Amino acid sequence: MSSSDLRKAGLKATLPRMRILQLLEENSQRHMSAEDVYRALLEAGEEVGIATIYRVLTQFESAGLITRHNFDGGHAVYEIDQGDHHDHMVCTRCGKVTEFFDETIEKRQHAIASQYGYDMTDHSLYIFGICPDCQKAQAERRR
Amino acid sequence: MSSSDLRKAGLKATLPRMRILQLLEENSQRHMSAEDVYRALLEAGEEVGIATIYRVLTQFESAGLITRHNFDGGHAVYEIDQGDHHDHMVCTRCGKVTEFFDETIEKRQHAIASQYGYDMTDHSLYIFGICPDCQKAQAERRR
DNA sequence: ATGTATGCAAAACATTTGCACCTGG
DNA sequence: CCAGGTGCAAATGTTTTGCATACAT
Repeated sequence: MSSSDLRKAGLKATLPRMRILQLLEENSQRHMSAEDVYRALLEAGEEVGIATIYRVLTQFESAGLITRHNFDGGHAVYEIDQGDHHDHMVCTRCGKVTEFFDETIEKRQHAIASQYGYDMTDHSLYIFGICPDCQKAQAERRR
Repeated sequence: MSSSDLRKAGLKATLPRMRILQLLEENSQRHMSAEDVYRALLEAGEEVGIATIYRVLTQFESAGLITRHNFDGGHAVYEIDQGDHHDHMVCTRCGKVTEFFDETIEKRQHAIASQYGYDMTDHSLYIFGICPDCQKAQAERRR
């Protein structure tokens, strides 16, 4: 149950917070912008202000419950943090996001940071490309 | 000379464009936001509108003359593309940017993309951390 | 000349903030 | 009850756009 997760993070278990956390947990899309969350809640008939969404998402991020990504400059997207670190591959056609993890890359990143004397706190790796589905669609259009 | 570079890219060699390109070529900082460019030109006594800066930077990016980065969500920064691909390490304290290149990581990225059937068009890797200088400063403050 | 580029100001977004009211513990 | 949370609307910061004027070729 999410209300205990919230209290564990030192946050009061309010209605908006529970709704937002629940949404991020259940959503199959997995990567949602503040606007996405807002619209999803509206459609579900929930009354939440957009300001609250931003505030809550920021708090969740600080609490380590979710992770923020800046795939493009336009807007941030958030995803539930389920303990497993992974990187992202983003389809530039349809926006689909695929997650992956590569031990070799992780190791090299740490090695490079320490080589330059950096105290590494975080890293982000995005591979941009065209996903198999969009390649197929493109091939058919060409026929 | 930059005017020929511009024409090669299919862009008229106008004064603002030459100034902006020159600035990006010469600037030691190497990673500038639109606002940075704007202020630098004002200080140099040049009359350029901020809208032109944005338009020109976007055109330069499309033309492949410069590369755009979204280190954080706030604002984009641009750097001259001198043919050598590299990734970035960003100090979260002072904002300093260190460039690096790692063959192993590059290879793994391609391997992963093709493993998932993606046609990779681009990728971005940022390592965030605290640079040696800021670590030192922090240690002194603690004394 | 003439199509393109620029400057200005207004618009468009994404996100943040001040403040009065409401709510969870 | 009361500290903290929320909603609203206004403010912010960045980037984009409409339009009349200026410029490169």
